[in-house]
Amino acid sequence: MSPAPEDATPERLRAIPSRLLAGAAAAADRLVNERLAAEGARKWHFAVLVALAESGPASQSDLSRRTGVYRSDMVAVLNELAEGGHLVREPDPVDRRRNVITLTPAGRDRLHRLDALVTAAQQDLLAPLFPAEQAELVRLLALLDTRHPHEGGNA
Amino acid sequence: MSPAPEDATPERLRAIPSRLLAGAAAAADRLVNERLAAEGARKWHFAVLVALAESGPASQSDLSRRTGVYRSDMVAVLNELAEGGHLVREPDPVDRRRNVITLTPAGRDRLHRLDALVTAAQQDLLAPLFPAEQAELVRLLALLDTRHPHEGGNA
DNA sequence: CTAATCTCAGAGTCACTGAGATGG
DNA sequence: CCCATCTCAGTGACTCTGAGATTA
Repeated sequence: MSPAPEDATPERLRAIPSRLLAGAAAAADRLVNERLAAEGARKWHFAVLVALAESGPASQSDLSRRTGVYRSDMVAVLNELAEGGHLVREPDPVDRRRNVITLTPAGRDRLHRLDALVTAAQQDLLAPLFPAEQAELVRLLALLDTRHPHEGGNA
Repeated sequence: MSPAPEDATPERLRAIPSRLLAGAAAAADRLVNERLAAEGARKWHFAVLVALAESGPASQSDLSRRTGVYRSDMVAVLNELAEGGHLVREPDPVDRRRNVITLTPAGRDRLHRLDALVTAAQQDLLAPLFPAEQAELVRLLALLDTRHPHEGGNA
């Protein structure tokens, strides 16, 4: 039985791009977070690990800019990763305001595991689309992200 | 000057669909909320007004299902709209557990104004894309939203 | 007695602000 | 003195849980 008319989202709402985006983004976020939770991780952990692996040791504000994690919130993320032995936080000898964040071997291992989870989540997310459609969606989203200001981060 | 390497988001992060979605959705949300704030409204106000205009008077849980606004949060949204005289909330004579929510003429006026703001925001949001690309993006997002469970609402 | 509706109170996440302390 | 960095405390929006009261 199809949903009763009282349950149907109005046409005018279903056609609104910002609503469609919000819905898809929420579904994507749920998927990614569920998978990462299996390893006790969150998307920020993954983002920080990727940034460290790709560009090497960095200060916390560098990491903040690279990942989109807000400077204030980076503290807690790094605390958790440091507790797990996935990275090391030491004062920068050349500028003692800074901390130098360095990936440990354990962190690199963890990144590999999380990467597999995140990649699988992306595939499941886009599974309803044909490969060509998936690529087109990514291309269009990248265009929007490029042309619209912003800052704040995500996964 | 292009951003120093410390500021660049890693390739591996920029290519992740769920991150692109989250970024685009955040930009869209910001746009819509900014525009609606000019009229002292939020996206939920708009969604409720649309649902009432399109499908007629409804109970609060009907509205919740139609708009995606959570049942618990619907209360506050309706309070605000009722205070502004945009709708009327009265007990349903045939089932006194329910309230019947009815759009007022003032509410219809407000809907027209908010609709103009929301429509303009969508156009600005999608302006970086060609019309054919805009349509394709909407189509792909609708596919994702259809095939992925969920519930929670947006604008 | 069970179930639905409305309401309120609160948890948890997220993006962000503001301020203090240390240091360049 | 001004500015950057790290840290912490706190705000506001949003999603969602849970429970109480009313009524079917």
